[in-house]
Amino acid sequence: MDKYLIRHTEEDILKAAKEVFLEKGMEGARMQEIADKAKINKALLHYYFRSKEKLFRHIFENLLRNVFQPIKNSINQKDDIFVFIETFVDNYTRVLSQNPNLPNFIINEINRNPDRIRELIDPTKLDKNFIQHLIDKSVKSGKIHPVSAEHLLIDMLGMCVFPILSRPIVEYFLFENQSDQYHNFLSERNRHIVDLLTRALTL
Amino acid sequence: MDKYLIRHTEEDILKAAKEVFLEKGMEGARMQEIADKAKINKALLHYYFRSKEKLFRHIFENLLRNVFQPIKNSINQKDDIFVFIETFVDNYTRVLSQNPNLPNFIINEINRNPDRIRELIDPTKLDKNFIQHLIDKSVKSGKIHPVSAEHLLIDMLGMCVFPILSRPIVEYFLFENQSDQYHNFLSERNRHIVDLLTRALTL
DNA sequence: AATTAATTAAACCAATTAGTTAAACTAAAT
DNA sequence: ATTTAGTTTAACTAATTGGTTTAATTAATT
Repeated sequence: MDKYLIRHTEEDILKAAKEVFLEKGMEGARMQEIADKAKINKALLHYYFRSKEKLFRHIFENLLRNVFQPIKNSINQKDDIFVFIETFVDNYTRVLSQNPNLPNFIINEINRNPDRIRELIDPTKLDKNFIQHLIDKSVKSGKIHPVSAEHLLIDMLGMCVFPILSRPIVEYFLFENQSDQYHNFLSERNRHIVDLLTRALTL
Repeated sequence: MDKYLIRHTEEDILKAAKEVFLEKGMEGARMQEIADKAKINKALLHYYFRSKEKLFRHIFENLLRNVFQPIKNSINQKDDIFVFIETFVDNYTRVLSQNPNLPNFIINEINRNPDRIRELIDPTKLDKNFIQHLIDKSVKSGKIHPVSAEHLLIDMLGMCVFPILSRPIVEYFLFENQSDQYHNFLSERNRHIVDLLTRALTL
């Protein structure tokens, strides 16, 4: 008998809120939809998280870490620029394939309220100087063309993120809405990006 | 004496609506804000464009052309892959610098209502086969590495669009919110992208 | 001068939605 | 057995917003 049933209301709410916020953004999300998805009612939702704003911040701050952590992970303890690029691109494409709504969500919310970005200075501060040193070292030893760390970072991010961000457009214009073709394209993508950058950098 | 003053109410509305829709999107835009910006009142706004939806479609369809036209222009009448790349990247970075809100707007609206993309099939149908032929020709004559037209297109778009799309993030993490540094970075960008792709493709 | 079109002001309607409240109920803890 | 925390139902408030209406005003057309 289910005399003692285990509840996970708070988790259920967070899971539901994450899904709804990721899909609709802060303004598009509806508290009623979150409550429905968590299979509770609106009153209880407010009982746990007093306001939409408080719930949103909770979700948002957690998600932000997911975006910037893989970048940090790629930077630490790598001492070769090609290893760094491969690690970065692989980490990033993996994170993105698991959270395809994340980039659009982050971009929208930060555009809507750019100040919010300052809340996470330290936790994810990425050391672009470290990358620049990696580059400079390889340039000096005559292995690669010179390039600025900023451009290289944006190149990698742009090539990884863009096809996710613009999926409906890409799927429609490039693959006649055949999602299997789109997914196949995505699965080739990290290999393609790493190869492209390798050839572009190698002297 | 200003006995006969010239009115351009319709243009004023369209200009105001374009600005507001680009900045806030369909859902975020407020009819009152559009009316205020056009210096008329809400009643007159509805007198010209019966509903928000009708006004939005008017603006949206015009804007879409701005995004896809430069791609088409780059494709026509080019018979060298490097000329194509340079034209494409130059055209695109120019369009973007003039309309920095455009990519985010398009991506959001198409995600919100993917069916709308079908409204503009023919007008902007881009011939990826043409690009593939350009590539194949250069591959056969031993000038470049093989690459798929799809990957190359997304590479160019991603590298051009991403720094615009994620301006607040880039400006903050890479340039400590110094917009002059950000703009300087942007101005180097098309040169950088063309050089990178050229080196990556050249055998 | 008289008619028509463009414009304003202000009140209003209906729908949506975040958030509240109060009363009742149920499961868990003591 | 009683208290406490968790949960539901349902009605409600207040604010926002797209859209309408009506009457009055101003400009353009004839």
